[in-house]
Amino acid sequence: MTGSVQRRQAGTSERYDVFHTDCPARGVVDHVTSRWGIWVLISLRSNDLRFYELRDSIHGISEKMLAQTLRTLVQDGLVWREVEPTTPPQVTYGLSEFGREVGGPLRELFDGITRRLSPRSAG
Amino acid sequence: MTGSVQRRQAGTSERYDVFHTDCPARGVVDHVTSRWGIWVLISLRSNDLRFYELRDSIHGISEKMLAQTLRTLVQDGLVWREVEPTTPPQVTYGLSEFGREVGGPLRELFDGITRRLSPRSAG
DNA sequence: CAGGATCCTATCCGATACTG
DNA sequence: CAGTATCGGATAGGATCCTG
Repeated sequence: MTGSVQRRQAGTSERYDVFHTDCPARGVVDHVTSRWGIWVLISLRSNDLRFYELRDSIHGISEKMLAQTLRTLVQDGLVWREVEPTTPPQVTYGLSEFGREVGGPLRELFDGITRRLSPRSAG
Repeated sequence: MTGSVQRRQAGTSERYDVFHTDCPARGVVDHVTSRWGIWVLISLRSNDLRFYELRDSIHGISEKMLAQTLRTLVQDGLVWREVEPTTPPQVTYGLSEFGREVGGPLRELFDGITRRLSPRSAG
């Protein structure tokens, strides 16, 4: 978090990427690729969902982690949150444009891996 | 890891994705999106790299985590490993076709986030 | 150079209990 | 329904030392 030294020797042709070390994207990438973040984002790609729908959709997630993950993603501007002040309360989550932009690659990633792991069950 | 119950009620139109719960892709996705996995894969996209080059490229990674991450990615078939039996030994890593297939979305993901976080420094 | 083995700590995360 | 607060076990991961 503190090291800001980039090994960029101006003039030397950089043989490998150096820009992904302490750039601000690091934090967001960590959130997006967190244990549950990726599944939340993928789940919300199809349609907006309420809290319990997300919980049921993402098998194995605890309420705590879902809430925590959602909070982070909302803070990062990837997910919006809409509260309906009814009784009982009703909270819906959905992807912002940024979230949709990020969800695409995530989906590709997941599909690519799934396709590779079960090439026969493609039907 | 153990829960194999899918909430797939045949006949009910599934309102949200249910397939990403205990499918085999889960493990690989976890490895790919692990704290260091994503950076290893992105780094190797430009060119094959040796151990110490990867370590220098991915600022902040420890040798332990680099070795561990590489081992996992090799096991998953995303990265190949080539040992040159010289003195001192020389080990090179690179992306398999599967790795390249996965690295694309990862790169898009990273680029999208970077672009969004610094829209002015696009030049 | 490219790791393996060990130790130790920070954090992740699930379980539980409680709130509006 | 949609969370928050707290506790405690599991694990990720850094530091250090050692090897071929």
